[in-house]
Amino acid sequence: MKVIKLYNSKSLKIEEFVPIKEKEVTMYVCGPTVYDHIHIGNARPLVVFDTLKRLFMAVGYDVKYVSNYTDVDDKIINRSKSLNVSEKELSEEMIKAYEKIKLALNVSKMHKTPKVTETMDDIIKFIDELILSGNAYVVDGDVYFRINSLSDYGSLSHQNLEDLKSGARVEENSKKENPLDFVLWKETKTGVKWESSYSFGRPGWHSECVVMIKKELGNLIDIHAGGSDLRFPHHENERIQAKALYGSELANYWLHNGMLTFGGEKMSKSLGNLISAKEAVEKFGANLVRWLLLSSHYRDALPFTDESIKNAGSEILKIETALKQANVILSLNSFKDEKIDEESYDLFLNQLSNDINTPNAYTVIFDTIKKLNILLRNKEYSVFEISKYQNSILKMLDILGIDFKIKNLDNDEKQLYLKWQEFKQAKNFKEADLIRESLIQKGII
RNA sequence: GGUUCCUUAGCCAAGUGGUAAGGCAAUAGACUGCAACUCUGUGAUCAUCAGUUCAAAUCUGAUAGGAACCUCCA
Repeated sequence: MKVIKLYNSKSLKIEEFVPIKEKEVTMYVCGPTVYDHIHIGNARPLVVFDTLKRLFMAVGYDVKYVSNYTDVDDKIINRSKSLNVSEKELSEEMIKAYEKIKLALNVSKMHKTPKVTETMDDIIKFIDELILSGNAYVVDGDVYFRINSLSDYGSLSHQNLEDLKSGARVEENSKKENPLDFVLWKETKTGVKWESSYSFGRPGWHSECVVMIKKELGNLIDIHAGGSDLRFPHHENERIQAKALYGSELANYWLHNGMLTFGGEKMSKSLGNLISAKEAVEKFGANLVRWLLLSSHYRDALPFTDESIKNAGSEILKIETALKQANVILSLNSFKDEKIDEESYDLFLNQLSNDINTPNAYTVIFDTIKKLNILLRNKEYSVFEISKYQNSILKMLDILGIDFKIKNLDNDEKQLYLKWQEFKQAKNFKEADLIRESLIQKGII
């Protein structure tokens, strides 16, 4: 099986991926807190890690990909209040919207998408165990994790406790033993709450992911991924809870994608400099959005600008044009063959296998497109060769999740195309141009 | 202040020790009934300075600028 290398945020090195179980990958990506529509930056991990999943599958792995919905949170409570709807109504609506975006962006079906509200029993049980084992403590109905109970808190985000302390905000009258201790359970007066032995309340957001991972995939998974802004405290806190209870790591590989920038800054809800994913997909098309999101290395910041959108649009058009032209020729010749150009496809896989190097993978696609274009211009073309390259390109695009939905021409369409050629030959350009317009409208050329 | 990381042609972006991939835009040309498409040609010594080395964009140090995180955020 092809070796896949991934940059591990924990070791800060590129490592060869070795699965826990042969030929299987378990991966978990932190999902959205469903209090509002996601913006285009939120779509980056969705697209990047879906592409990784597709790569794993292409080289022969069975992938179990899980992503959660955080449907219990202060932000949900606050927003539902201001909108005068119930928390459930709001979160359900946002989940629906998110599912739509996933579909639109051609994100492949996930193994499981658990919700916090449906995992509450396990979360409470999990917190109970942390208390029993001395890793957490109860104060006035709240539960905190005791970070001092383990020695390597901070090892995922590479920070030492002293530095963190100096950066931590000094909380007056804190109930915590240590300002860096984090909340596992919070007593609440407003909003949905659950009964536990400590109080009526809600869980903190760092526990839910660990519990859902355990429930859906097991104590230890291969890959845990998410945005780089989740590295600390969220992933650090997830890891330490697992370590406290299982005595082992939570994940073997930690992957973090870079932020989408807008005017030089991270696109975020708090800064208000955002474009919703829905708007972007509607305006630019899913293929363009996906292509753009994969156009730079996933760990780097990616500028989202008018120019980068235009750039991606030109590139997408170039690819689509070549595929359409190939499709016309193959359809007219009724040629159908599954063979691909192994050389380019293998090169492509090699690039992606090197820590998801999509920019280099793009280069392979452009190279193959050029070869195809040269074939298409040749009057003595070989349908076999054209088909080979077309298949190869389609297969590469499929791993990137790009789908042009190009269909073979039916008989009417073939006739129309041939008529266009006839009129051109007869120098009847008026008729020819009319047909050309219609062919363009049908998306044939 | 701390941690992690970034700075390559107008723009996007690879390359991590042997003398700068690719794409977009621009421009010149070929093709073409016209347009589009396509193909060919044309551009950077890699933020700055110093060091290590036979050799550095690539390693080391410093400087400048920028980002994420340390507080809810993909």
